[in-house]
Amino acid sequence: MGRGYVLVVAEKPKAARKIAEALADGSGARLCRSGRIPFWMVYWAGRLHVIAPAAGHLYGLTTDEHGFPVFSYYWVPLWRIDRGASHTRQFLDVLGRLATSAAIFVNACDYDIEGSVIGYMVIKNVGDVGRAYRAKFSALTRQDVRRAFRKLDPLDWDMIEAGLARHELDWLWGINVSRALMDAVKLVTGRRVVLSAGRVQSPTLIEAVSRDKEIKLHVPLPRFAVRVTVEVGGRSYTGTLAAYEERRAAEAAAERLRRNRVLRVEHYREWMERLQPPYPFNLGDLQAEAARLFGYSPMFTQKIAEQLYLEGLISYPRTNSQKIPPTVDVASIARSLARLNEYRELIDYLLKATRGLLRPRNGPKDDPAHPAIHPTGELPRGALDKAERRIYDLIVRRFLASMAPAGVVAKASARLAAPGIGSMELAGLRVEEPGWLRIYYFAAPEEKAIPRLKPGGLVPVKRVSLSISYTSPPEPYSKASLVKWMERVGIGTEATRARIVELLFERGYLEARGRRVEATELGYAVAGVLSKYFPQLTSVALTRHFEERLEAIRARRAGRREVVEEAKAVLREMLERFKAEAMRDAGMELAKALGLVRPARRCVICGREAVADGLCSFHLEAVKRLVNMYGEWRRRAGLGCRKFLESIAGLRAAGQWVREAAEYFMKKGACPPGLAEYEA
DNA sequence: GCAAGGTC
Repeated sequence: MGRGYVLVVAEKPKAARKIAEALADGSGARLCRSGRIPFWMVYWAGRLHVIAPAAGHLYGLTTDEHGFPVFSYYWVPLWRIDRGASHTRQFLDVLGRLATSAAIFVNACDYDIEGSVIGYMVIKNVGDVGRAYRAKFSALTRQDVRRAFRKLDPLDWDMIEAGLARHELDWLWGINVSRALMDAVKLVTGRRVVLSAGRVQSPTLIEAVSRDKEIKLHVPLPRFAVRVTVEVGGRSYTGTLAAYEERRAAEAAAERLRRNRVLRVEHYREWMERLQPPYPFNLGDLQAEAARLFGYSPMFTQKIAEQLYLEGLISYPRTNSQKIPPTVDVASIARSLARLNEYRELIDYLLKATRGLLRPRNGPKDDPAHPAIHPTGELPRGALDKAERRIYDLIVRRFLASMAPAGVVAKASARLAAPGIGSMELAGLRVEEPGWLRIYYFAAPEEKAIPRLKPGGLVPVKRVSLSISYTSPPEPYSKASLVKWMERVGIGTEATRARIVELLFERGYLEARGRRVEATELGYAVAGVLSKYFPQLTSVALTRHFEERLEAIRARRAGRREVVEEAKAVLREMLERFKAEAMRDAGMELAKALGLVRPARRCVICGREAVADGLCSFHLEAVKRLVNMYGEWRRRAGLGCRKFLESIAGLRAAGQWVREAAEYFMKKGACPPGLAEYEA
């Protein structure tokens, strides 16, 4: 090794500090500052190490070319091309100055594909990859970091190549298809409109659009339930005894029941059940829980969690892990939190109930770089605002609850039957021993008492009634459940999912009605154009393909150039064809949705462009579904066409377009073509 | 101006 110090590149300031502390021995690490950027000096193995942070990616891809297809791009400092990344300039400046006197470079960024790229780009541009090493640690603990530095590895070229390929592939697909959409609109209208598409945002848009469509086109089917009220021990209980597709069958059953007004106790059981404590939070679980309890959007929750992290109150929040490893000193965190009044009693309880043996209940999900979200034990210095307080409290309680004893609930269930008709269950629940629920009360189950019954006994029926229920449309997405969907299918990352959902709103593809996510005209149009001309972007299959190819690069079964050239070939073919044959059609579709082009004929119901029979494609589809479902409705409810339309028009469960279509025909006093006579 | 990814 030559003269000069070792420059250690960390992914972020927090990580740089932890690495410095881990390497420091006796004398400790010296904190220095250049402007607002901290770095550390420490002697390790008798040699000066300077540990300086990046701030995530400091370089990004750009191009000088306009239009599409565009296949030439190059790396530049991020601050030059991204207004939101102006802070990265100072980080890069400091690394650049420190690099001039360094003899050796170590990439000590997170040990994942992006961390490999972050450190590599810095060393390549301001240092020297010929004098560079990789430190590989799976957690930022003293033990792991020191082990990594005792035996540094050569630069991890396979990871770097895979990471660079990820950037290039996303850039090629995203920039080209986005430009194709925008240029199509420009061609037809002469207007510049910002549109976008990408490997993650587009499948998410398609999912939201198809859910919206299923809801708006839902034709509910009726079911007829026999409801009974029984009286036991002076209290009444009501339940559904049987449900029938046809009204006549339900009426007959109700009639029989009215004649023989008893139910027989078929079964009665009481038992205890353990409620296992929850796992500590990963970001997705935190976002879902904050949405459920406080109505917060995932982006908002993430922003608050990031603030708490920067204030040192919680661990790194952008994690997928539901595990707290043994290296986290949970006992001293708990002791420290006990200094806060609101947690003192709970922690006393926790220590007593576990005899001081604190072990979190870890979940299955993992993260290569970070543990589950947990409080650090540092206490808030000033007052937290309301949202910070709520999120902090949620995280603290979840963390403590994950180490608490299981809860115990007493359950009871009874089955009451009318022979030949059906049976109904009564379910009771009582919290016997709250356990972790004392701490994480947000999950407390609803208590319900039922009478103790003797099997074989008879229970008098007080009341019999017929109720109609209807099949429901699928649940609408909320921002939080859309983020959960992305997590489930494995697209985006902890850091980007909420942001990408917000982006779809910014683009005007989605809109919110309360918590409900709906697709806009533009969202439908973009989804339609992508499905037709760039079908790869409509499903998560592209991500799966990327993963396969990147894995091949890592395993040296393929090279980056080869993989990127494959993608370019596919894109070139598609983009050239789009340009030659489809620009005008696609541009018209988008322009109409944007309201930039007036449709030739308008839908008599909604004013959108009519495609046939004076109806737009949505209402045309709605009419088709009404016609298809009418036969089944008549069989079940015995209604004529007019009553059928009236029922549909008045049902909340019916989709908006279906209701509008039904109303339209009612006003017209006619049935949709293909249906029976209106008066039938 | 456009992606997805990192982080202040």
